[in-house]
Amino acid sequence: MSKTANSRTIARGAQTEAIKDVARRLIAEKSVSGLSLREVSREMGLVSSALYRYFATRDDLLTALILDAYNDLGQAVERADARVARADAYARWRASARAIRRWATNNPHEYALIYGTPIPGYVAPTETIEAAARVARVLGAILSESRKVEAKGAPKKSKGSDVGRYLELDSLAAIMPGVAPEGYLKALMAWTTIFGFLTFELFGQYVGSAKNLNLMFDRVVDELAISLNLEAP
Amino acid sequence: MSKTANSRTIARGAQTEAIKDVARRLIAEKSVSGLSLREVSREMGLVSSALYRYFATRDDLLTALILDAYNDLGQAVERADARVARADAYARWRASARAIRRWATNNPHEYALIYGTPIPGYVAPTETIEAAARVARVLGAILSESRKVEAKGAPKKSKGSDVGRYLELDSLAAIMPGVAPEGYLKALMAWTTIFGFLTFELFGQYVGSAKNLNLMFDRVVDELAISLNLEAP
DNA sequence: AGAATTGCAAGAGCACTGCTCTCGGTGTGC
DNA sequence: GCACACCGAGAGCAGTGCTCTTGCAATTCT
Repeated sequence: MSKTANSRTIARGAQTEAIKDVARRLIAEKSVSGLSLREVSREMGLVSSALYRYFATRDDLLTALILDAYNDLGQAVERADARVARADAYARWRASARAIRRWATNNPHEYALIYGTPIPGYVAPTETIEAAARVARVLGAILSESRKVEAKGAPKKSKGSDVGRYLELDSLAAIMPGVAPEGYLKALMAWTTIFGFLTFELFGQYVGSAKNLNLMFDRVVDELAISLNLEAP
Repeated sequence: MSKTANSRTIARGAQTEAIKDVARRLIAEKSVSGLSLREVSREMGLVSSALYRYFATRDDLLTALILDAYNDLGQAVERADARVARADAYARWRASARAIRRWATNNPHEYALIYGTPIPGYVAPTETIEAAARVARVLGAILSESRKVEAKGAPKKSKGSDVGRYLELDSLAAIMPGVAPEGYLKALMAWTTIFGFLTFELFGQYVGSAKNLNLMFDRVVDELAISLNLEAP
């Protein structure tokens, strides 16, 4: 078919990656709003119009960077989780949460790119929401494989849970299979708290109330672990 | 003194307000990054350079808008809290939380202005962190006036709490006097979860997992109330 | 192998931005 | 009444995203 690897298509791929690399560097140095196609082109010894051969618009370039950022974060969390004994749900949770924070503090501008204010006229293509789910999938797996153990507990006297009225049970069941729907809300809350923490930390809302964010984050992670019933084996 | 109200200074004040109003409208219609001084000036029948008599730079205008937004939100929450019986801590908490969300969903772009990605070279002047504390003060008061009731409970067997190592005890004590430092973390977590929720809602991170955010928010608020030990009188 | 097609970078140009500076007119305080 | 401070107009600078056309080089078809 057409997917032959002639020198032109590989050159194109390399050039595309080079553009993204330069853009990433500029974003890291300045910020996302300080990124300009002209500066990227200058940096590469190109004329600005040449970049449009690779990215039709500035937003397209940003979309590509967003996708990469999601995958980069997802991969970092996956690896952190993989380094811990599967059976130790608490250790996996803590390692994953710390990996998220480590990535965020090491790449604050890329974090802002994916979890900060959305780009004006930008609507996330389905690929990005797929990539965004990658880190959620790790956390979901931890819960799944933890909950199976105590699944034989009392079936809960629950006074008619109504989670189905406000949550997408199917999507959530796919991410954390085996977890009872009654647990979905706490899972989502924990997820929200982790990223809310990082957003507050990176965007400066904690100044004045916290002084050691490393320690505070660990304490938050522990509190969440308790509310999620995650304990060492 | 110099603060005489001659026609010029009042005209200046009015013009300043008019500029902010137009800017607010444009931000609401488009977004914060879509705000341009030239468009504001066009809208007002002025030449762009004239605006610089009132705001030395675009960021200065944004700072003024940020300040207004914080105060607007703070006032909305204060009023919501004031409408509920002081003794009913749970009702106060729920009313305040709902007021925050109502304001956020009604003014998404202004929410993004204060809780979204910070402006590039922007460092918040002390006035803004003062204004930012306004809503926190409401939540703190609710906790304070609730906790006093059960303060006579067992002094907690606490295995040497270390909150002082990572939290600014003095600032927090000023916001929620009477609350034991051991409760600070949960208070900060609840605050984080509320705004994390709104950030996720407004920035689109919940698409695919939630379908009724009104209901979900209320459930989250209830869960937080439990973790904060807030109960109806 | 030669011809046709396709991809690429260059350059000029458009409409826009934030911001600066200078220039007259006007209300203010002495 | 006068000097002063303020304000709006206008021109201009450097920068932006993006478009379009023009040659050149590499690939593909015949």
